This record gives sequence, structure tokens and C-alpha cells, in this order.
Amino acid sequence: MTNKKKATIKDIANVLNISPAAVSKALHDDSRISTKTKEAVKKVAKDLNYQPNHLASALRKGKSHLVGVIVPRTNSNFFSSVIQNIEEVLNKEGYNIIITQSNESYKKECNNIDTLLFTQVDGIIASMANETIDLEYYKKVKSKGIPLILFDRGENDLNVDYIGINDYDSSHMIVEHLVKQGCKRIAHIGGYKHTRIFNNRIRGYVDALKKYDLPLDNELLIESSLTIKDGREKMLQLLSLKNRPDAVYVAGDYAALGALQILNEQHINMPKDMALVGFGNEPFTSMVTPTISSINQHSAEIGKLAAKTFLEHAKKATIKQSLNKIILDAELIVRDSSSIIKK
Amino acid sequence: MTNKKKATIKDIANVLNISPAAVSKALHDDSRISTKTKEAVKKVAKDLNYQPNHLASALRKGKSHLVGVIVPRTNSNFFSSVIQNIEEVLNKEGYNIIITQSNESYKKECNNIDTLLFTQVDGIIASMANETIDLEYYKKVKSKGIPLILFDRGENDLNVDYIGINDYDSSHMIVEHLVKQGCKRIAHIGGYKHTRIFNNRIRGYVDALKKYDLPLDNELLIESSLTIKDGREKMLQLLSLKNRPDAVYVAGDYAALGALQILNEQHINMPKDMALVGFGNEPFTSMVTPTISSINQHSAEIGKLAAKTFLEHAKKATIKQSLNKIILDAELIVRDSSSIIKK
DNA sequence: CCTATTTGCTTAAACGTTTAAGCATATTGC
DNA sequence: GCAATATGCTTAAACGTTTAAGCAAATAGG
Repeated sequence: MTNKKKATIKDIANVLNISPAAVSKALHDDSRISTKTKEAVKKVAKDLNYQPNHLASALRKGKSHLVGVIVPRTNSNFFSSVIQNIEEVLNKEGYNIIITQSNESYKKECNNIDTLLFTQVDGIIASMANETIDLEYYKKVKSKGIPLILFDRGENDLNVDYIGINDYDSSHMIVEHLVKQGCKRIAHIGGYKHTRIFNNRIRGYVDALKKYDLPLDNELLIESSLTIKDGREKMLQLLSLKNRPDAVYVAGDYAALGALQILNEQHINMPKDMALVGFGNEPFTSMVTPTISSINQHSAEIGKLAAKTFLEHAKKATIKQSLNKIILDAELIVRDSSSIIKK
Repeated sequence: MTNKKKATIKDIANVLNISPAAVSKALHDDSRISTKTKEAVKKVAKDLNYQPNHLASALRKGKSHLVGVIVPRTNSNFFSSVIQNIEEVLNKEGYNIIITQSNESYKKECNNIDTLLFTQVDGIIASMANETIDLEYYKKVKSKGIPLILFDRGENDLNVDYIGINDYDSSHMIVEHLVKQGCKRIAHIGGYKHTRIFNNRIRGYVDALKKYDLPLDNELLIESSLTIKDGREKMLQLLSLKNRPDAVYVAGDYAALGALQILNEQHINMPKDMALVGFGNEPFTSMVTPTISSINQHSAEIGKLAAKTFLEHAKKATIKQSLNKIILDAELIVRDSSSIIKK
């Protein structure tokens, strides 16, 4: 039990007086090894508390069976749920994952990529930092010939697989919902335009306004970092307008929360005087008062699909990156902050 | 650039007509290699886009430079902050971390330990699942001779390093605070007694009541799983008492949130009719109405200390587990839910 | 009964790195 | 000028596994 030195294949071989090669094959149920030997090997392996040395086999086979995951942060429900599902799918196939956080910083992201490559991961599943514009570093991954799968952030920016939701349609759903509630002036606190998903949400918002013949007022369309703090500031900005909106669609739940705080502090009635819709369906949206309507991004499915996409690449030796772009339909969860018309 | 095969030390050696050993030493700035050779080697390495094969060096050196981290879940601010700080400290020293989640399940936790050992991690930093009572699996880690550091959950249960906060004193602080606010009947929705930290909070609560000559009523001390749902149920249970409490100290913020929801739904005024204090200082405690008083657990410091403790072990080859038990003082953040007396 | 095939193993090389040991050559101290 | 030391490299083995190639013995096929 308290064997300091770890048992190796060689130790097993010595006990049974057979070659290490035979032991290796026995442990892998090779058809050319007799059942008798296999049983003996497995018994001794157990007795010696043998644990295969992953490093050695990975080195020999040229596969680490590790997959790198890069997310902006793990303490958002969306990302942690995606991660959990990636892990679940990959663990079943004998892969482990290494999770790294970029904290929305491009520099940290580059660092993460380097350490992942250094650790010889077999693939990388990533969602880009807000800051990331330069894609050189991601090209480095591609040039190494290991699969790269993006989710949520990064659609189309590189020519790789992507899993995400339909941001453009989501905006349409939200605007349509607000119009049905009787809103006439709908504002949008959006993310940075250079991030494709946020740009898509903005385009969806603009096009939906046109569709419903609503005013497209430049004052009502604001770019934001989507933090709580910035949500507060941008909400104040909207309230200071001569012609206030009667609804705000915020492209992120944290910023929506900031907006809600301001509205509560100023005793502005939600949803009557101001309807509010967020994006992401973070758990707190149903915890605060009033509860915030939001878009469910199908985090579990995104995680599972990202993992499966990686596995497809891993299985076929040919590294032909056949673009696998999966766009899921999102779902609008209507809560108190935008339920003007009760059923 | 688009070199399919990765460059190795051998390739560099061939270009310069020196031995692979010399290249290896040059890259590690060995004093026995001339500056001229070092420069030449580094230039060629860059030209060939050489990346050291981590697996090979790890195998040879018997160190993977990977550290496993096990947490109940990552989508809590406490754990994700701990992780971020562990990562920061360890990255600087050339270590990478592998994060795994137990989802509070003992079985998953055992699985995590196995995969981490399989991946040849140099150490494990863990916070135990709520479910975990049997410690056999953790003993397995110790018997492998790799450092094991526990934080938050697991103090004293195994004879290993531990970093955490003073739960007993925290309870004292909370009770003292509530007493100062004029509360006379203080209830406690606690965690499972078999988890040491929750037991310490319960002991602190009980002793503090005695100290302030308050009634220690069995009805007022409830064991809970500390989920939102259970927080709701246990709050209802307290409200159904003939002799209601005028304050509730909940051992976890999520359960405190559940309690708050019930109090809001029943239009019970906080803090006047019922003061509420949570534990953990999750971000949402300052987002909900009213904001919830809570205990700040110093997640950043816990993470840093856990990482540093690991590094100490890693540096000294002798694996003498000199118990390094660090208990930090927690901090009570007073918010609206318990501020009866305004300044 | 003889060839062909299958069964059950062994041998040896390989994965990419590190490192102990060794060996010239150059430098230093006296 | 000679021993002692320092400098700058090479050789070869090692880490623990996998796997291609090969070989003897057993079995099958005709």
C-alpha cells in the first residue's frame, strides 16, 4: 500500500516472468494474448496497485488525451454550464480537460494558448475574450494542426468550427415581445460592435425596429462593456434623455442588473414605465426584484456539441477542417420585468 | 510556419551540427554551454518554431508540472475566485492547473481523483463535496506521495494542510452583530453537521447564544442542504413556529436567498420584523432587495495561500507533511437585511 | 503428412527530453 | 612548466509506454 515507487508495467512483467510488451497488450485486451495471461496480468496489476503512466503512453502515442478550454471567466453560469457539459462528454471518451480563464484579457488569452500548446493538448475549445480582435494567436493553434472549436464568441472570425445561438433572431424575438407588450420606444444597451455576437444582436435590434415601424433613434442605441457598473451608467444616460424610452433591451444580464438597480433606486416602475429584458438567463435574473426577462442560451447543449465536434475531429486522422457551424435557436424567458400584459 | 511535424531538439541539433544534449542544456541556460552556442540554439529554435514537448520532459523528470484542483462547483464566486488565485500563483512558477468539479457528489469526486492521478499531477488542491464522509480516496492521494492541500471543506478530517476561515468566530461575529441590532430570538439554518466547517458554525452559534444569555431553542436550529430551495423550505418551517424568531443566520448565501424570497413573498419586513444574515458574500447578496449581510471568506487569499503551500511542498523533495494549517479571520459585511439601527 | 494459418508470446526500437559520466581542450595557480 | 581546474561539448542511458516485426509452437486444411 505505502509503496513509495509507483508500480510499472515492467514490475508486473517481472512478477509473471513475461515481457513488458505482453503486459501492455494484456492490459489492452489484445486478441493475441491468452485469456489466462490476461487474467494473471490484471490480478498482479491490482495487487501492485498499478496505475498506468499517462505521460509515457501519451508521449509514445503522440496524444495527450487532454483538451484545453478557454473561457473569459468561469463564474458565470453560462460558461460553467458549458464547461460541465464539455467535461461530461469528453470524460466518457477518456479525455480530460484543462480549464483556463482569460478574464476578458487578450494578453491572458495568448498566455493561455501558449500554456495549453505547451501541455500538448489534443485540441482547444474556446470562447474569446471581449478584448480579442487580433486573431494571430488562434492561427498559431490551427497551424499546429490541432482542432480548434469556438463557441459563443468568435463565430466566423476564424475559419473554424463554431457553436452558438442565433443572436440576430434572439433580438427579433425580444423586440417582438416588447412590441406586443405595447412598448413604443425600445432602447438597446449593446455589447462591443467588434464582437460578432454583439454586432448580430444590434443588427437584429435595428432590423426588428424597422419591421415594426418603430423609431430608430441613435440616442437609444448604446455600446457598453456590459458590466454591472456600465449597465448602471448607460441606464442613467438613457434616463437623462428628453424623450425617454419605454423599454430597454440589454445585451447582457449583468448590465441588465445594473440597469435594474438604477430603475429601482429612482423608483421607476417596471415594467409599466420601463420594460427590461436581459440576455443570458443568469440565475440571478430570477432572484432579483422584479425578476428579469432574459434569453436562454442553451449552455448545456452548446457544451455537448462543442465536445462532440472535437471528438469528430479527433477520430478522423485527416485534419481536414470541414467547417461545422452550428447555430441553435435561443429561447426567450419572460419574467416580471417585461410582463405588462398579464395573461 | 505550416510545418506539419513539430520541431524537436534533435532538429535543432542537426541544423547546428551539435548534440541534442547540448541543445537541451543551451535552452536551459546551463553554465557549461558557451554564450555563442546558446544564442545560436535559441535563434534556430525560434526559426523552427520549436515548442518543447512537455510530455517528454515531464516523463523524464518525473514531474508533470500540473496541479489538480477539485471543487464542488465552479459557478460560485467563492470557488472561481479561489481558482483564479491558485492559477495566478502557480502559473508564475511554471505550473498549470487542471480544474475538476465534483458537483457535490462523492462518486464524481472519486472519479476526479482517479483522473488526476492518471494525468500524473504533481499535487492536488481540493475542497470536498458536501456528500464526502469516507476519506479512503483522499488517503490514496497521500499514499502516492503527492502533496494534498485542502481548503474550505475538510479541515482536520485528514492529516494534511488546510486553509480556511475561522467559522467558529464568524458565527460569534454574526450573533454579536444581531444582538447589537436588538434581536432576541436568533435562528440558525445551518449546513450538515458532518461537514466540519458547518459544525463549527453551529458550535459558534450555540456558544454565542450562551454568551449573550439568549434562548437556545432546538426549534431554532435547523440542518439544511443550503440550496435555494431548501432555504425556502426551512424559512417556511421557521415562520410556522408559534414563537417566531426575529433573526435568521443562514450558513450559506444561496439558502439565505431562498429565505429572503419567502420573507418577501409573505411581506415580512426585513430587517425590522426579521433580520437576515448569510454566509459567503456571493455577489448576488448585494444585488437583491434588500441586500443581504454576509461573511466575506477571503477567497483570493485562500487561493494564494493554497498555491503557496503546494509550492513549498514541491520545492522540498522530502515529502514530510508538516501540517500547515492556516485559519484566516473572516469579515462581516453588514447590509440592509440586518441593519436595524441606522448610523 | 506437409503446407498454411493462427496463437501467444518476445525483441527491440521509438516517442522527446534530461542528465550522469566522460573526454578533450583551454585556462589558472604556483 | 606542470598539475589542477574550468570550459564546452559528446555519449549513452533513462523515464514508462506502445508497437512493428519476428519467431516458435500449435492447429487447421487438404
